[in-house]
Amino acid sequence: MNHSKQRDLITDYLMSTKSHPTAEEVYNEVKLKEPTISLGTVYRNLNLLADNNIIVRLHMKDGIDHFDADTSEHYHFYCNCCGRVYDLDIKAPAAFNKCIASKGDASGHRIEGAMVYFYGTCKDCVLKTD
Amino acid sequence: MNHSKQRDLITDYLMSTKSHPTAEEVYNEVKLKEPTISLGTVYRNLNLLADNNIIVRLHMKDGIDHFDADTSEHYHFYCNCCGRVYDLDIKAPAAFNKCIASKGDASGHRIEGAMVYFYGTCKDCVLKTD
DNA sequence: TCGAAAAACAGTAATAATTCCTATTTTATT
DNA sequence: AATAAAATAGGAATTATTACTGTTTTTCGA
Repeated sequence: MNHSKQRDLITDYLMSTKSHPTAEEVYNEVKLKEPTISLGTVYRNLNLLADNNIIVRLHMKDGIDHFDADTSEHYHFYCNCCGRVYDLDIKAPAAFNKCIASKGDASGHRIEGAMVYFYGTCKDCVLKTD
Repeated sequence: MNHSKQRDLITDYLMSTKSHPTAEEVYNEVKLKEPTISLGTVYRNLNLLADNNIIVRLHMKDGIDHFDADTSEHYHFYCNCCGRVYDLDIKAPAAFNKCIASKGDASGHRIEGAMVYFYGTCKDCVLKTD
């Protein structure tokens, strides 16, 4: 993987935010500093970074990919109302981690991991609707 | 919600299978019995049934919606290799259920539920690649 | 430092899942 | 049977993402 200004800008932006942006949002933000960057470049780099475990790709229920440069293990919360993604401080219950770690059950499939996220109405949207 | 032949066929097919089909797969299957059915009708009905909790919509990592007429609580397994979705017999650890049930943490968001699924390589694909 | 090969780029076209639209048909109701 | 509401078929439109192409950058050894 060669060095590139565009990839650096994308990585820098992702490291600077906790908003779990989509490709489109990354594109709009990075375009402020590098106006000629193309959306294709953003997608290619997000895929490259995710494939190399430098960033994490999140698949929430809106079907749009969100990205997170924080690769430490933590859970996410998806707001059904505004579509924003938040970090959660919920500690993974030991029993659940153990279950995933065992990586197997009677089904015969090779279980390699688990996807977990929470959903509901975020703090801001709760205030708006009440 | 009025009665309709097309919706019955869709529901019947979903109840008859454990394959967690996509809209396209439902369309292809139902078309055998009702050749004039349109893909739009399949999508509209799947959305209607899911909104009324008659079926469940699954969002796995392929980004394509899968549907399941089994609304009892159970976990799913997604095969990274072939994209098929399977039921799992893993029992939800009590601690994890409790965590979800508490529906809240210090974040201030209103947590309404959690999405959990497992992924890896399915029985069939493990055999193929070994 | 120069030059070739590999990698990355911008810009655009193509893909694919899903939704939207419209005129017609079906269903439920009085 | 008449009518209003719901549903349909078929196709157009939308949208996130990927693929393609010719050009520019980066790397790295001579």
